[in-house]
Amino acid sequence: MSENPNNEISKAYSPSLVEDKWYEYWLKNNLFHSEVNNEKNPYTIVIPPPNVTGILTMGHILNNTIQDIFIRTKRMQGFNACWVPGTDHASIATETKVANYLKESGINKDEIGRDKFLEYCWEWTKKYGGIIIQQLKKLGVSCDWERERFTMDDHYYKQVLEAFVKLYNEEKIYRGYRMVNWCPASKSAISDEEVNYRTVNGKLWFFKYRIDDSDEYITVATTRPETMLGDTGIAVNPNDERYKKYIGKTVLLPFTDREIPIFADEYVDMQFGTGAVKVTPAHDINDYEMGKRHKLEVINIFNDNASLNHNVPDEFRGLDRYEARERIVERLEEYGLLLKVEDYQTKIGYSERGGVPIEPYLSEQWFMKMEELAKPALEAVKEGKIKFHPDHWVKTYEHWMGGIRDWCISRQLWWGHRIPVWYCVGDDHCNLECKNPIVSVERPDKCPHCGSKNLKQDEDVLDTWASSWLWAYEVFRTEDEQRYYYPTDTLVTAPDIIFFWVARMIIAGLHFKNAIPFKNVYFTSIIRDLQGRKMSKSLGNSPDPLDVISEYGADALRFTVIYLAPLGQDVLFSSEKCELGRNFANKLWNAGRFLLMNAVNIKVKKDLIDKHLDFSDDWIYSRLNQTLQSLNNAMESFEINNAIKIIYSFAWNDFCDWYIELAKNRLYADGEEIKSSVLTRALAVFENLLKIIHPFMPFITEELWQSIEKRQDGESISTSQYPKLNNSLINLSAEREMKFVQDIITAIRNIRGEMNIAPSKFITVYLKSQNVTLYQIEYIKKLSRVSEVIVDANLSKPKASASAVINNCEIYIPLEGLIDLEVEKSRLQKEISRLENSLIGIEKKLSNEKFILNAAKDVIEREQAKQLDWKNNLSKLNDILINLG
RNA sequence: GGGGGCUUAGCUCAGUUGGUUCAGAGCAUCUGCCUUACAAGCAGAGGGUCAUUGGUUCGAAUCCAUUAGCCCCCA
Repeated sequence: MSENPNNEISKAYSPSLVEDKWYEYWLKNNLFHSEVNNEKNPYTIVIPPPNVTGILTMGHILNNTIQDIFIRTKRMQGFNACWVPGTDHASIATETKVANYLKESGINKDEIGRDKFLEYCWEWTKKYGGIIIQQLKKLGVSCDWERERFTMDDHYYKQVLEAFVKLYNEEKIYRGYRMVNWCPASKSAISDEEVNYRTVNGKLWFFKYRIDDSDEYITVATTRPETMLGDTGIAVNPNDERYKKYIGKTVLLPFTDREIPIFADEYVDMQFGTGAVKVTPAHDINDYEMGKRHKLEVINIFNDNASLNHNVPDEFRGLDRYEARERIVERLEEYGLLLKVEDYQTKIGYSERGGVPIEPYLSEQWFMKMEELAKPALEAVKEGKIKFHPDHWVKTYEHWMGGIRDWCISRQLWWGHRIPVWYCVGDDHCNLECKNPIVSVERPDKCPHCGSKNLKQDEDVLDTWASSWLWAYEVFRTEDEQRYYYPTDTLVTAPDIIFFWVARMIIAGLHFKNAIPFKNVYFTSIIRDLQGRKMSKSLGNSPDPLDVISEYGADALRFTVIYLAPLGQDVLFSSEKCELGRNFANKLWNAGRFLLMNAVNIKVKKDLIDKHLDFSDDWIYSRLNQTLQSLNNAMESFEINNAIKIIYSFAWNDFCDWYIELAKNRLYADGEEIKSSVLTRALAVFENLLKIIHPFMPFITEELWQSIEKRQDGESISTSQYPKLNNSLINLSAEREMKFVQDIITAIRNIRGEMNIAPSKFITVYLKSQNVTLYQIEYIKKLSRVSEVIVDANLSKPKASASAVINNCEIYIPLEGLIDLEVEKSRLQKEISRLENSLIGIEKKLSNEKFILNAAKDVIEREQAKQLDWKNNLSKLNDILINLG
């Protein structure tokens, strides 16, 4: 235990002196490493891999603290606990960062080419990749660092490709020319899941086209005027009387020499705009479908960065889509074709990574057929083979799985798993079959059809999630390890990646390993700021966890986020809230300090641990075991927020406020043997307390545990045995007795407070009762600062005294000269009316025939006993009030 | 439009199957204390028609329905 220069234990806990020291100790002794051991049951967690170049956020803090709590608890309970850490390569995010960095140095990604660019990416990864791992260590997490994995490791990389090849051979993967979500910022396709829809205030533009061979116009409304350059039709509803006469006619599209048809399609909503819709098959999914139905021409007008391409007139070529919009509107106005502009709220899809509106874009991509794959994954959750906590996520999962669509897995990026497909670009000998892709993990020597060695690999890489979906088992590199550790036990993750990752891991696990990837999924809270906003870089509302750790300590931070994070609820966090955890750590520290300071003069003797017991000892044992019981229940049902509250209340209220205070009597007064016995026992309870806190607050508990007695080198609380519940120590009569003493003490303290009796003044107390024991009296004296307790069953009330009634025991405190009769009267009156109200309720209940008829017998008995009790107390209080004069 | 969640003390939230003083905790507030572990503490106190309305029941914060407000996901 850390000491100040005077060789005393410091009064306040300083985490900075303690945390790094013990983390090194744990690593040095390799306490978190796990090997296959068929004699022991494994308990396995794989970390949700953070982005390799990311930095630690509050979300990571919560998530990893929870995992650490589970893994440390199981480790202490004797499981072969294995927590595999690692990072993922974050294809788009990393590539963007590296490209931007190069750009600042004047280097263009496309000019240096793929190989050179990848070299930079690896350099970047090596430079920044360790940061988040080092930060996690500050949090105290007990990962098996020898098993640290990366999604671009050789083994892992190869397995990702193997999975692709297997699915291709099973015809679950195909290549197709489809409309995809295009991110113009990263110049890549993205999946449906990576598009976020936001409501934005936009405009609705109305403009008119002249119908050929007539002086009539048809007016269309659109939110995207710039796409008119790609229009190849105008659609109206077939039932729309306004437009029936125009169906089959054509209009001349302004700025072009294109004649486009007016046609009828059921899809058109007559209520929207004018009821006539411009149709851009290349740039809108619905238009695309209509275009197919009506065999419209498909004209792509965008480059990959959403600027206009060579398919538009010169004056618009090269303009960005939003510049083009302005220009088009201007020009239409010039021509007198713009009728009006209305404000209009619309939903626009934004690229999750690129942060810009996505563009529906036709391109050739790789897709995975999901419907068949999803079926067993849906069943596994429906049948409860995989449990979600909280379980209401099951519905969200079912909903998505039920309507699952094909997954666009190719990305026009370089950093990632390059698609293992080769194309023959052969020579004169090529035949038709050479057009088929050659799918193979290794580069083929030659084209199997024509024998050409001129092969070209697909340029694209796989979606990052199409690599991390194997994470639950490919982090284990041998069959033996996979057999032992897989399925893993618990996955802890944020709910916002339930589709991206959780669902896909379940699919992959069932498809490739024929077994679920994990038995339980714990969905964490989302950490928000005090205004309830999500923490984000742009808002700058996220505290740096490392700053919080250096200010309050990792234990305090861990404690606080868990204390604030009930299952399924968001957490409103600010770093000042860590005072909660810091105060608790300090409380624990001082409890230890008290015991250890006494251990200087009092011998700790284990053979005396169960000697000289009184009811307070029975009580604390009982409370400890009650605590273990509810703690175990809470942990088994994944209610860790509840768990920490159970521990907190036992530590602070039972152990510190009462047990230690009571123990002082015997520690300061009685003989050597009793002192030894009491201190030994208190330390033993304290050690149990440290152990149950340890998964939540690993550092301070290690520090204190190491101070209680000399441990062997390499020994650690983190590998000590978790306290076992002993039901036989749950002792209700000791708890009743303790409650009685506590109530009397509280009543006396209350009187002292209300009557303004100085704490320094010792008083005399009379108890009218026949069964108050000597032990009880001593404790009452000590904790309510009473010099003398007089117990007499036939006591008559002393003059001018304040009083209370606890469980039929009348308490009198003579206050000659001190008592303010009015204060005392109102005190009594308040208590009397409280009791009267309670009695009215209970009497109403008990006089109700139907209650007697319907309620359970034990309920009725309880109510009757209560009634009797309260009646007795009430009548005594009334007597006292009358006698007060 | 579909699904999910939330509404309890000034604030943030517990409250497991309806029935123990069930109306709670932490923070904040008020009062008194440097009581030889802890002022990051101790002791005491005040504070709520459990969002609305209705229903089920002997009995509802708890179950059902309704209304209002807030949040999230999906289309």
